[in-house]
Amino acid sequence: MPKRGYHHGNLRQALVDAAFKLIEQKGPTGFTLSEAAKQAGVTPAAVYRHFEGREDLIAEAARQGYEIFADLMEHAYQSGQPSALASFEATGRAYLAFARKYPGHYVAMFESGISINRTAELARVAGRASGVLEKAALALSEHIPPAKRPPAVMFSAHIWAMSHGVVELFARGPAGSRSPFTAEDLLESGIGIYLRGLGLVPPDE
Amino acid sequence: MPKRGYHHGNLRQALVDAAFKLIEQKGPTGFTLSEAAKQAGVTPAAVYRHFEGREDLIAEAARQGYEIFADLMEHAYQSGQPSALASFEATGRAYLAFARKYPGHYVAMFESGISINRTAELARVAGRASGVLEKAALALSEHIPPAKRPPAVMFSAHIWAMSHGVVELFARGPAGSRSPFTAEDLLESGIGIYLRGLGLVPPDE
DNA sequence: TGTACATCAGTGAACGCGCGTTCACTGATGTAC
DNA sequence: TGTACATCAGTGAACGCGCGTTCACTGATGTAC
Repeated sequence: MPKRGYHHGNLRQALVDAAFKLIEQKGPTGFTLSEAAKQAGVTPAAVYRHFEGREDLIAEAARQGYEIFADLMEHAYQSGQPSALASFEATGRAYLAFARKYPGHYVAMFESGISINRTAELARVAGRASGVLEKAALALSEHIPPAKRPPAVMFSAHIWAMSHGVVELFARGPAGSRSPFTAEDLLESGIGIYLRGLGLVPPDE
Repeated sequence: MPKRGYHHGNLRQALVDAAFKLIEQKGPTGFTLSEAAKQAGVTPAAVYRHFEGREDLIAEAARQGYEIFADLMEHAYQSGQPSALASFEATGRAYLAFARKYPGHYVAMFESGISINRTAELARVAGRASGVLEKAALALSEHIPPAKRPPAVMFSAHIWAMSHGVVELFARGPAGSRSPFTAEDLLESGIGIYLRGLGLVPPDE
């Protein structure tokens, strides 16, 4: 169903969608411009009406990924309000949920090798995403006495790292292939222990 | 300096070394059989005297990586003995140190897309590496009352995930590009907070 | 409403390239006598 | 020590392939009158 006339109707987005599918199936290596064009039912040359080239297409895919990612994180944050703790935990869960639901987007963002600083727009939207996590961390850190309060940026980085590590190591391939726990359980328990270490959760429960 | 006669002397290893260098410089995507052969001063066809093909060469690179990795982790573990805590922390640091010192090996192991189960030998040596971390986690967990003791495999997975995440997100590119902290500081502090959450480190210090 | 024209998304052929892989070969090295 | 032979690591030419990219083009769509 072409939204608007011309020949294809919405080729630009069709190409980005094909890229997501290909990247998901074959990894960033497996993605080719020609194959994406073929999946969109179009000649490879047609791609150049909408993108400067292969890299540019991947960058747009990553940009769209960060946009959705930031929205999801923001929504998760809001869902936990007004509890700073609930908001923080929800953003952690949202990270993994995003990686599960949009694997092609995730890979385009984090494994395709394109730089966050490729364009100003890409840097902006990537910053928006990490900004949500930092906001959640900052709100949470206010429950720690200022004297012994670690920088919020630091522990948002910790949570980001653990989330990313769980995705990369345990959320791929057949369930249980690398660990007897699901990625969700691992992340949930990991964050729980970490927050207890920060003194933000009672030591016993 | 060819070790032993024939034509090249030690082409097999020279090819693996070229692979490490190329993978480090250009990522797993950038690695090509032809380029590796060229760097070793040899025709692409010569590669087939030593490997079944491109994949086989990468698998051997990953295998050597896991071997060194396991040795390093084991050594770190021993260096912390007889303190279970010191051993555990040392293995965490060794993880990051390995990623820093052998970036080509690291990428071949974790980002080249080759499966750990490609050969029995590869699975064995990869298992040896994660075994060290699990051993360290198990020893440490014995300081927790059995009733509230989480499975050692679980928190070795947590530490592995955080280490891997820190490497992928913060140990690459120019220092400070994604965070004001060094990867080392982030990992050290992250593990510290996590261990406090487990009750293995005093809450104040 | 109908006609003439402008726009421009997509075509199709062509390019040069480096890839992984194969094959019959060659010639240096190691070995038997 | 010298000669004949076997081994086999590396050669060089060739292959078919799909890649990203370019270019002059075409023909459907939108617009002006």
